[in-house]
Amino acid sequence: MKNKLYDIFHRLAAHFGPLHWWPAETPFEVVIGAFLTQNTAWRNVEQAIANLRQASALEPASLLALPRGLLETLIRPAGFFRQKAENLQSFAEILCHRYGGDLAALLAGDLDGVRGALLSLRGVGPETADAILLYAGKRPSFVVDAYTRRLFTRLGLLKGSEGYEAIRTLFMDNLPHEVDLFNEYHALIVEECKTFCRKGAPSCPPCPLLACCPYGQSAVAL
DNA sequence: ATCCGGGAAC
DNA sequence: GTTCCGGGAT
Repeated sequence: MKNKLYDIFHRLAAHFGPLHWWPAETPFEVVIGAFLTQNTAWRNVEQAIANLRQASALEPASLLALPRGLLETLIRPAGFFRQKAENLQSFAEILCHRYGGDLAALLAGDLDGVRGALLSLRGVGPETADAILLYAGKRPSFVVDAYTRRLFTRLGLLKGSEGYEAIRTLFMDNLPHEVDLFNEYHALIVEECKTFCRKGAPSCPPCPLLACCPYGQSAVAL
């Protein structure tokens, strides 16, 4: 084992197999999903994206052209629909007007520079920025989310009080900056936390990380 | 009836 | 710490 983060990755990969995220047909669809899934279960995002597909609004220009009220209606299942509609059209407007609708152009260049530019956009916080960079831009920026914090706190590798950047730095300082590795690792963390390391009723006995998890061992011992 | 979602802005 | 919001699970 090169280090604990590798060890955990391999245990998860052995159990769940290759996941090949993100579930989307185009890079811009990844961006839409990244906004829509903010504090929202993916199941609800799928319905919203299906509505956008039905309305042929999964490209920057067509999304931007939708009347705000219609867009709000289409993405309603994903919750927070007013702010998400505003943020999505704000992003689409910048993409269309400053980059000619070319997402790859927006995501090209110095990684930290592009990340900073994304973070300056309305409705783009650190997780959304990293998800866009990694899954839409294939840039090696590790994605941290509530699942990551919960899982690694239970594993004893975090105290639980660390901020986003500190957690991202932990992963980026201890793993090679490879897009495929970051892609799979985040996807595996999400699957692990949906399946076993749930918030309310974790399922520790069958968890693939039980052998290296102090939380799970104490839970099983009860 | 409450809780929780692949957060972000204020 | 609050607000923004819907939909399935408990």
